[in-house]
Amino acid sequence: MRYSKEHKQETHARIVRKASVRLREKGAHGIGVADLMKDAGLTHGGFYAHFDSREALVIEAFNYAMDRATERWRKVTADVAPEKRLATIVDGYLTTVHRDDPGQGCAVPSLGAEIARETPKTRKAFALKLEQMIDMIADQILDVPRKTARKQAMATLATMMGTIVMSRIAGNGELSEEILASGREAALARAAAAKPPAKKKVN
Amino acid sequence: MRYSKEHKQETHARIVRKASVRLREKGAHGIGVADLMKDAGLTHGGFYAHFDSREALVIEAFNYAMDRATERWRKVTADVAPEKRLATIVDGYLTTVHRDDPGQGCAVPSLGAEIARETPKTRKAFALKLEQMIDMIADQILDVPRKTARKQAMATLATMMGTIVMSRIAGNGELSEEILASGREAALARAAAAKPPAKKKVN
DNA sequence: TGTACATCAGTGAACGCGCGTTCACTGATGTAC
DNA sequence: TGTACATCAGTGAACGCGCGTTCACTGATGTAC
Repeated sequence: MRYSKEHKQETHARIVRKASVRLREKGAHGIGVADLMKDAGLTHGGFYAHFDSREALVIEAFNYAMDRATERWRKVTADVAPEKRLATIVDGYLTTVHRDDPGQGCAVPSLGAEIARETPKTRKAFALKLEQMIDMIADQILDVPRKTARKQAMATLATMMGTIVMSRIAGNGELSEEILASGREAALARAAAAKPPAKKKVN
Repeated sequence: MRYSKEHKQETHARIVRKASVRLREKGAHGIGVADLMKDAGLTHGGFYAHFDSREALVIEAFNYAMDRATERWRKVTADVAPEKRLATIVDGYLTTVHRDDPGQGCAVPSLGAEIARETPKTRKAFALKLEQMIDMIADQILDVPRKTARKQAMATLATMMGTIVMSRIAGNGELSEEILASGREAALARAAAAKPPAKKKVN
C-alpha cells in the first residue's frame, strides 16, 4: 500500500470537514466540487476517488456538522448543573456570533430547507441526524415523561432554528437583534417552565 | 399601443404568480428562467422584456408570496373573535397540508435560508416583508405593550417557521407529525398565555 | 368601412460560462529481492 | 544497504449539459387616413 494506511482516510476526512463549513456558508448548491477540493488543498480530479457523487459529500458533510453540533452541546453542558443545561444550549445558540457565522453553526437553519428538497435518500439521512439532535435535547428536559420531553425538545429546537433563519434574513441591525432576543426569551421561558410544577409522571 | 393597455402587466403578473409557486417548490436556485417562462405559457426569450434579471423576478415572486400569506391571514381571521385570531393562524399554518405543499405555503421556511445568502439588495427586500409579517402577527396579540407583542410575534413565527422546516426534513411519517404537533402546542400555549394574566401596562 | 402602416410582446437560435463527471496519466512512496 | 518494481492518491485536460442572457426577427393588433 502506497502512503501510510491512514493517509487517504485523513484526506477524505479533511475534504468532509472543510466542505461542511463551506456548504453551510454557501448553501447545498452554492459551491462547486472544484472549489470544495481546492479548499482541502487538492484539485477536482481526485474527488471521485473519495466520493461516489457530489451528493454523497453533501450527506457526509451534513452528518459531520450535525454530529459536531450535538457533541459541542455535550461538552459545554458537561460542567453545568443538569437543570441549567438546556438554558446553556439555548444561550449559546441564539447569539449574533452564530447568526453571523453559518459556516461554524448549526446546519439546519442554513441547509434545512434545501435538504428537504433533495432525493429521499439524502433527506432521510438528514432526518436521522435531526432526530438524534432532538433526542439529545430531550435528555436535558427533566422530571417529565419522555414523550413530553421530546415534544418540548422539538418545540424548543423549532424556536431556536426559526429564530436563526429569521435573524439572518433581517441582517445585523436592530430588527435582527430583536428577533434573537425574542427567540432567546421564549426558549428560555419554556426551559424554565418545564420544571417548577413538578408534574406527576403519566407514562 | 399594440395589445390592450393592461396586456403586458397581466403577463408580468402571471409570470410572478406562477414563479412564486415554483420557486417555493424548487428553491430560489432550483428552477431556471426557461422553465419559469414555460410555466407562464411563454418562451424564455421574452423574459428580459419583463425583468432586469432573474434575481429581480425572485424578489418580486417572494414579495408576492409574502403579501398573499399576510393577506390570507387577514381573511381567515376576519370572522374570528380577536382573542382567537392568533390561534387560528397557528392552526392553519402548522398542518400536513402546508408541510406537503410548499408551493402554496409560507415563503420563509422554503426560501428563507437561501434568501439570507443573496445580495444585500435582495436580502433587504425580504427583511422588509418579514417585518410586515411580524407586525401583522403582533396586531393579533392583545393587552400587552406593543414591544412585548412584537417580541411574542417574533417568537411565535420562529416556532412556526422552524417547525415547518423540521417537519419537512422529517418527511411525512410519525416523527414529522410529532414535530408538527409539538410546534402547534407550543405556539398555541404561548398565544393563550399572553392574555389571561391581564398584565398591567408598562409603557 | 377598408387599407397601409407602426408598434412591440413574444419567439427561438445563439453566446459564453461554470458545472459535475470521466479518464489517461504522473510521481511519491512502500515492498521485494 | 541498495535498486527495480508496483501501487494508487492525486493531477489536469476534456466531455456534455444546462444555465442566464442577448439579439435579430415575427406577426398580431391598434392607429391613421
